[in-house]
Amino acid sequence: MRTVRSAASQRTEILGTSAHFSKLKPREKRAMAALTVLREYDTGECLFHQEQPANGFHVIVEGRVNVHRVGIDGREQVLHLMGRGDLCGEVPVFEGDCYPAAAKAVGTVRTLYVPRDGFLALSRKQPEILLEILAELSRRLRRFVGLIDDLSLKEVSARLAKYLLDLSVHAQSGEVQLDSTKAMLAARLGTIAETLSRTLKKMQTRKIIDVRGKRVTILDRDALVDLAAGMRL
Amino acid sequence: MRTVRSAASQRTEILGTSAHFSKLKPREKRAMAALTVLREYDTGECLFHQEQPANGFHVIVEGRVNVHRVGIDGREQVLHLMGRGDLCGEVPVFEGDCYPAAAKAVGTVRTLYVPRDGFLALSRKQPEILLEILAELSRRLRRFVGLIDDLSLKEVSARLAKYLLDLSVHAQSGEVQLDSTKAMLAARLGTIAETLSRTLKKMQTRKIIDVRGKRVTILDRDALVDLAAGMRL
DNA sequence: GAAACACCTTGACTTAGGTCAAAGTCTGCA
DNA sequence: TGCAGACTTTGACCTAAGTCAAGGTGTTTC
Repeated sequence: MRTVRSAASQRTEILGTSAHFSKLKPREKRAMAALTVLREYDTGECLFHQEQPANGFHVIVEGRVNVHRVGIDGREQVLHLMGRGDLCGEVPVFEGDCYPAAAKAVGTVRTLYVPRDGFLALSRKQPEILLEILAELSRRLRRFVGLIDDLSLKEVSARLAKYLLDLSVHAQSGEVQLDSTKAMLAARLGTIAETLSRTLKKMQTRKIIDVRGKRVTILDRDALVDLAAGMRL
Repeated sequence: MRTVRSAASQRTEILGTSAHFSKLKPREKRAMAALTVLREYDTGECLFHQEQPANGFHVIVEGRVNVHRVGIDGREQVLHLMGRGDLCGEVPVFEGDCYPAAAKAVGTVRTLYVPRDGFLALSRKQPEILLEILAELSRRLRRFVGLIDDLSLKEVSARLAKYLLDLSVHAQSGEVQLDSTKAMLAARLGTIAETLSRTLKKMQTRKIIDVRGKRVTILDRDALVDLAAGMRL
């Protein structure tokens, strides 16, 4: 981790690009930016470890961050893959003192680090920030609920189908681009690379999708919908 | 569901018993209580269904509430088992419009129902409430992270061991009382009654615990710790 | 006290998906 | 251009845990 020297005005501008803080009044935005430090992390470097004591949180400026849990056997469960503008590690600001999960840089990552105490003081004057963060945590709870019922109630093929359908909403054509390595996607779906590989293969054999490296073409959307709804592959 | 006629003063008093609202000043507590309605639900009755539009949330006054997701095959994953003073269904107050999960009464349940709009208006004048709720949502995120890594990274015996150890922290003796039916505990651990039954049996055979109905005596705490840490049963 | 019910256990069977090991395939860098 | 290293695929194998079906236990009710 490197601390990057930066002008307060630059940090204010960066804050404005985050969905959560762009609504702040210019004055408050400057006040908050004054608290922050610009940091840089190399690929694979940890922003924080799970159970590590925390003094603040990150706003991601650039690059992607893999937030995950590591099990006893070393396997990883990806919880989020976060990008520019996202908040990261804000849970211990409000409750407990440690990060519940670990976060590592995927590629070079720059963040604004926001120290807890300054932030809490500011937020009391500006409750709108709190509503904003409540919305973000609520969204995250919703996502976790989805992940929990996927993991406990569905098979890998259903999770993968759902994932592909989600991706294809953004890409309007039937062609989607996987945004991480397959091993990482597997960890996100709560499985391992081998199983993911076999599942993709099976879907390809059934002419549901076509896989070319990270490019996946959806050939039979209805079949994917059925799979996501629990039909057996 | 029945709406129970109640005096505003009674509702104010009830609010005071919730960990989250007891810190409100008397004036605010009264203002908030004025918004609420006292409701009553019978055993098994739903407070709300998953994906149902929401206009407010509940503060549990009496009885227990099972918050869960239902999978396609009808299997349930319990997310929380909530009791007196807990908040329930507050996510859609801040984000989205629907409840992410379903909630049903275990036994007769009474709640104070708090309508969203009134609550949001009040909270703007009283940001401390928001910090309180942020803490609660953070706690819940933490719990979910735990559940997610249990489900994705651990086997049933590890989850059960961890659960028993958690329970035994409160009960200082080595004897713990299961607080729900075994089927429900199974759903909480992300499994089914049969598997839970077999796992308990195996632990009993290995002289790790002794099971008498809902009474479980921990005979070998170290073995439980090992199991929770991933050792095979 | 016996019928009715809910809850729990057990057995036999099946299967999704994990492990291990080996062999491809890709990509960038010298 | 070709080697190194990181990804990915494939095969053989194994096991945790789910399904189905039956029977046991315990408790409330008349």
